[in-house]
Amino acid sequence: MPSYKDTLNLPKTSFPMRANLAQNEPVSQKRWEEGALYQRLLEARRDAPGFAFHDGPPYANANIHTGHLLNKVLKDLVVRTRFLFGERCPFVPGWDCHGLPIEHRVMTALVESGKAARLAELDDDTRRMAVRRECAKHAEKFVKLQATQMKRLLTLADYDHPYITMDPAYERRVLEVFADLIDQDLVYRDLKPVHWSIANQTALAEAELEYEDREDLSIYVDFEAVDRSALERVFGVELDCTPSLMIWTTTPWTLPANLAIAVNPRFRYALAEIDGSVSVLATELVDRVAKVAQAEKVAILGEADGAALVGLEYRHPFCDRTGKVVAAEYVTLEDGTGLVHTAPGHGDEDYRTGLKEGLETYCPVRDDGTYDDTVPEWLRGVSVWEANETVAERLAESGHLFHSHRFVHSYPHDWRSKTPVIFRSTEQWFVAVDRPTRRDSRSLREMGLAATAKDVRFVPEWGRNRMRGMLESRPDWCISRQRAWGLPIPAFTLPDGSVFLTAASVRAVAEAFGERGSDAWFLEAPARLLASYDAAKDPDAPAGLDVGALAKTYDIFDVWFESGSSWNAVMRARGLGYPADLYLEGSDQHRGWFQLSLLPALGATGQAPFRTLLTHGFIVDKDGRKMSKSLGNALEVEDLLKEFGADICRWWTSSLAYDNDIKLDLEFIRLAGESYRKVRNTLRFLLSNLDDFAPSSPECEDGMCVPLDAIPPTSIDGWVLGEAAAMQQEVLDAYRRYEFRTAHQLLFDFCNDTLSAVYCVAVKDRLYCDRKDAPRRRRTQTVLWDLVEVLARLLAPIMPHTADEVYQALWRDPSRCVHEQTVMPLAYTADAAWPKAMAARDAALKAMEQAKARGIENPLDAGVVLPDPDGTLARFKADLADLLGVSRVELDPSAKEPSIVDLRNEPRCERSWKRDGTVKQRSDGGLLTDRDAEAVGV
RNA sequence: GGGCUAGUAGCUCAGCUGGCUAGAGCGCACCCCUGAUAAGGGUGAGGUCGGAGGUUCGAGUCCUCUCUGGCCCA
Repeated sequence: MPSYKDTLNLPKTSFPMRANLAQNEPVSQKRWEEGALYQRLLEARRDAPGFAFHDGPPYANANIHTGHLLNKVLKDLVVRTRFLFGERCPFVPGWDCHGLPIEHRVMTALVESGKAARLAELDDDTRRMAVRRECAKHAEKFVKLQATQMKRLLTLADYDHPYITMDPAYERRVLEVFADLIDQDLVYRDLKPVHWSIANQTALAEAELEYEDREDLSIYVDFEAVDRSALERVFGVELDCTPSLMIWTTTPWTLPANLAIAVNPRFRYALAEIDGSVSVLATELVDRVAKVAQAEKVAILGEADGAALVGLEYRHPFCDRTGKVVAAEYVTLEDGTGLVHTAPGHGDEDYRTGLKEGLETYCPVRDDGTYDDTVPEWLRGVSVWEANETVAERLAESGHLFHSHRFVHSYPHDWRSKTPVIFRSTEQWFVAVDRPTRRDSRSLREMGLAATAKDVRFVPEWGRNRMRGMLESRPDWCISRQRAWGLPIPAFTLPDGSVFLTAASVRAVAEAFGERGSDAWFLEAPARLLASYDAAKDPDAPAGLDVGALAKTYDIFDVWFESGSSWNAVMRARGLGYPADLYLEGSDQHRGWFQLSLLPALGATGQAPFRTLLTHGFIVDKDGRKMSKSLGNALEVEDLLKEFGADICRWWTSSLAYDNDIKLDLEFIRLAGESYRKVRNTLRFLLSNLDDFAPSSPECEDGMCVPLDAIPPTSIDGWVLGEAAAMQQEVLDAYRRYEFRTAHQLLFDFCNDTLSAVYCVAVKDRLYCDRKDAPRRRRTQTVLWDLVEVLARLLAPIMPHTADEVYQALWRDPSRCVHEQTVMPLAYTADAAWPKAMAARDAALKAMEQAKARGIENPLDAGVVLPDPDGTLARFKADLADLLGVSRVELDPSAKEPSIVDLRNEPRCERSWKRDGTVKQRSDGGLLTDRDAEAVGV
């Protein structure tokens, strides 16, 4: 029996089944970098419509984690889809370099190596510069590291010219924004409590605190009410003495700064007689307080709501003033008396209450932890630690101390000196949220709420509500920090101690920083920093200003002010478009970068810096718990890349409903890998049947393509073209709406279902068995070619390496690059009755399954009779057998159900294995169908 | 404690303004192919839609409460 295998056109391709991504992706990466792909794409689109997409800067102090992977890949999907559309989408990656986390790490290293002690002996400028140099080195190292890691994710961006917040050019632009805000009258200076280290005479951030046990004095103090009759009214009783309001505190030293007493308006309060003294305290706490003080006799004289107490006046026990009762929701019944001693200069909540109630932020404690001269004489110059005892004694003597005892609690300590810290008010810089701007009298809050109401588009839409809620309630923005690693707030002091800072002086320093970097602040004298400043031209300059007599101050900007100015320092400075079309970050940035970019931009330009805000959720583990190193459920990006490669990680990313939390587990990436392989193998099948095919093109005139209008709409080729055209349109629409998941689904379904399960199976016979140059085979090959062209381009944004690998294999030309292509034009409409034909196919397959019971297990052993009552299916007759995978198909207008014909007794073609009714012995002795006989020429 | 957000088959997700026996893919089971072969094809089994109440002729879809997560605040 002759073997016909060698006469078949079996698939052949250089495109391997196994991707080997970990090894091959870096090769692609290198090829693109060496070919300056990013620059070439921009160049090719020089006159194309632009898309202004702005990168939010990650913090440069660690390896990238899976959150970065998600964020950067999503951004890259945006960039690459815009390029696919033919648009110009420059993308400048950025890094946030200043700030406490880096400084803290550097300081820790300096302390551990013993260098910190030596630094302490240097003068301020020199010491700060030494720290800054270390910090800069640290930041630089991680910028480089992260850039390498991000490139490995196959992201396309201007990595040769990133933006770095510590660059002089960047710093200059931040100061310009600051000057613009000053112009709008939005910047002011005021007191605000901060954690203060007495030992080091410096402000500390939360991260610099260590909590340790400490013994303190807990005291219950009676504040005498001013107006007895007012209390009588509130409690509905008559009294023969003036009662007190009882507060509790563990920091007696803050009592000199007491300006109010806070109550919770929702609680019940009692007028209680405890061992003879009459005081107000929360009803629920009367017994507990009495017990603590070991009181013997307790009687409730009356009760009232907290709300009724608001406004009552009391006399300070040792300062010559009165205070009022105010309402505060944060007052709890956890401990104390339900009446909270409030000193706006010495606590964060107290401070907020003070702002709300219009109280002074009064802080009588100096840098060194001693009282100033505004307190009673017996406390002046006394240290606060000593004052704890002194105050308690004094209160006892005057009869205001209800009870006191020593106790141990967890208390914040300075991480370096290990000494306890205090809360103390210092002068800070603020951006006002409610002050009218000079431009049009609208405040930042008003402008922000207006902009987020309709100008800005939110993806997902609920981000709007979330961000507006935050805008409604946010306090003024404290932009100053007392650290070394940052952009200095360029304020000076005059000889009389007053502060000098005007829009013009800031612009002058901006110029200096732009030239010499912000290190200049620590290296140069005020006169040099202000070299380009002309007081005569500055309407805000103080009279008789002597630049030579100025002294520098040493606050730096909150890092959010720097990253929040990137719309100016990057988008405007580089002419990339303002406002940006899109900002894309995690949903935590509604309060972070989004909001803190919005406020300065509104202040400086009157306009929101973005048109669309897209947010994604956070990566959690497979059980929905947050990922953290301490929980041990975090996955390393490096490991994922090594095991699966970037394209599979990107394929996974594109499959996500990124609105909310994203569950990540090795298993999920593995699953994504399996569907990736499905897509890959489908493409491989297409490619492997194009080995003998040359497309028609301007360069290749003897190409083998069949014109699209020569492809019958009722043919299987026509069907798949129609499906491909529709799929492409839907994918592009999804890309445009940032619905990558939908695109992923469409692409997968097309490869898996339309191609792999239906089309590829159906056209196998003709591809393998038709004569090589048979018109029908060339027609199908034409379609295969177009399918690869369409798919490679649509997949390119998601799997840049694989798509390019496909493209090179298609053209057999390593200089071809799919990323330089734009959307493949494809318009084709298949016959409208195709759904009917496909329904007939489904019914036939089910019938085939049942026929297995009769022993007809191989579809080629079967023929099918399909019901065709209205003659619709007759149009598709030519391809029906291939479509069902059977040897032949008959149509019967009177049939109701498809029926299976057993052909096992008919001769089987030795070449195509079909039993189509034309099989007979040929001149070479073989059993062949007419088609196969023609193909082998016998 | 507050604001926003999610909880649908083992897994990832669709289910628009409430309306036929709740869908898809993966995975799984069984079968076919051995000329896409560490591939390919077919058929099928899986869900009290987090829980409890309620509105309605009718609720996964609306309301209330509740549980479990996530982000941001306090």
